[in-house]
Amino acid sequence: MTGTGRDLVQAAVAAGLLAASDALGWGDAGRAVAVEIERPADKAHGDYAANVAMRLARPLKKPPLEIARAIAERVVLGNGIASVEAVAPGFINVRLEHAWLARQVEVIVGAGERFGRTDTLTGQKIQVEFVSANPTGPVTVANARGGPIGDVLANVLAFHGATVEREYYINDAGTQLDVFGRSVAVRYLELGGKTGMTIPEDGYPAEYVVDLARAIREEHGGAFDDGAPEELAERFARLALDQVIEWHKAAMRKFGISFDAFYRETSLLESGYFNKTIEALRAAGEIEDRDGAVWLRSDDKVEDIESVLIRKTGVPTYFGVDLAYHREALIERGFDRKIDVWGANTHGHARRMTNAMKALELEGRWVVVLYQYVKFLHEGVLVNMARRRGQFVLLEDVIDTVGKDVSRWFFLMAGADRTLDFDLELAVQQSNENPAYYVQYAHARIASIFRTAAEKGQSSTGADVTLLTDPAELDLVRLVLRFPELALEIRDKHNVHLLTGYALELAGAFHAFYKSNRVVGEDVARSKARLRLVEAVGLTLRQTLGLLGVSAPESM
RNA sequence: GCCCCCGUAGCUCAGUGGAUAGAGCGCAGGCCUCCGAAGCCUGAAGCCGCGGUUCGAGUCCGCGCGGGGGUACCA
Repeated sequence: MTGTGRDLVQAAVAAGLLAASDALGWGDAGRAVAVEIERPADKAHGDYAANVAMRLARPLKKPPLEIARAIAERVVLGNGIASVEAVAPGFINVRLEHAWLARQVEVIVGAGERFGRTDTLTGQKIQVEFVSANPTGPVTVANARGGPIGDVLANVLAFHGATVEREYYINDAGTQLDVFGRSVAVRYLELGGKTGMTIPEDGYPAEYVVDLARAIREEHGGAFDDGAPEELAERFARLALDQVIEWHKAAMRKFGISFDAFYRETSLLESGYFNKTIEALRAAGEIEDRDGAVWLRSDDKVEDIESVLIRKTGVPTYFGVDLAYHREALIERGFDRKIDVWGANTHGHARRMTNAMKALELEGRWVVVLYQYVKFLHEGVLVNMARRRGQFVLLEDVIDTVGKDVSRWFFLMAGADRTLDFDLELAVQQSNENPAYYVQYAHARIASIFRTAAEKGQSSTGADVTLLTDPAELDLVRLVLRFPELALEIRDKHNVHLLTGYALELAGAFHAFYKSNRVVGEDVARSKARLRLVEAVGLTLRQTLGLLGVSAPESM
């Protein structure tokens, strides 16, 4: 496992700091400060920069530049480090050796599909729960955003060695489902010729409910024609639900997402695990009985918010069951961590869950990624999604229109905590100008270069990468080397959208390089070296697109 | 009222407390006898406002203004 350039610089500067601290008697201050290494925005400031000197200025009561100089002159050069300089106001700028950079090209290509991977999460079993749309209707673009986010996050965690399970939680209990079942029953009876039926208040008048009813009629005929909607509700909810789950699976498949498990809320009630969880909480003194209901106490918690676990009717709340679900995953099912990808409308739920996790002493093993809503624009007009009334845009329709790759890309190009505008016409009309195609084109172009090379009898075999000395070549290497650092950041911060930005940057850098630097040319030695470099770029694009779940075509 | 998220270029979005804020689309102009023009190059254009913390603020804090989402013994 080779370290990143950042690791190299971090170690070198940290050693320099230690040496300076010992020599000049800085004492604890010199040891307490963290050595942060960043990539300067301006190339003139080197490959990496450290700001420790400025952070030490106050405790040491010395000018930051003086401190920077004391550290910089004690950093050992060589072994990848070309130069270290202290500059105003107190930055320590570090440059990497060109030869070291060039050599990384061999290291990267040698690593192949292992490039950027680490084993830092090896042995960890992590569940990523996402989408989990209510099974009362098809997947729309409004509830689709969690799909790519969760899927890519799962990819990244697996990239670092974790055993990841993608889970889809099915809310197959509760009053929503009852209303849904009654709506289906009404449609079923209508199809049987019964008149004067009405869809219940807060029910589901949408057209797809008729489709569900028709499917039930096709399978069971008029077997239920004598029932009243209230009597049929539960049975019809089950029958319709199975169909809806299939819709969801199909939509996700189209989206390039496959779940390892579909977990039903009702299984927690049937297994008795919900009751066991309540008992455990009660034993821990976290339960309060009030007004005939069972509450989770909120004192000593992270958030000042109370929650009902069991209604006074004796029926568990969604939250109560969800709590049991989380406990089971972390305690019984052997997951070291559980990550939930939820829509912004669940933030109240998330706050309650934070309390619950604390009560169960599971905090730290659970984290939620909240994503804001998608505003969907159709012909420039905002489409309000109201699924139960039949007013929505199907995820599948969008995928059919713009393709899986573009759809995923669009959902992944903005940070999760930001509302996202999805303009369908824009995505369709500009499909050739689309950023996803821009990146894929770079990959196809690289494949094409190798085809051309092969026709001319050239290859990268036996390349001497030390010939890579041009600034343009080395800049490309620097950018490629950022990939492992990015993969680590996403592992920790779950900001998966950075991958699209990085892919664009790398593709853009490659396109520019390609324009002004001939890869396959007369100078065979140089061609070999550049082919090797281009190989590394192609590999990195493939790794990035792979994590994004976007295809990397050989031609297009 | 209270809680959460967001206000960055005409539009859609990046931007780990750092040193001259980026990209795509759109707009104005240029580039194919040469590895793919789904490309490249040049240009115009931007941090909602006021305070504060900091050596340093688009980034952190407070207040305001604007947009979105919550605030059920719904899911």
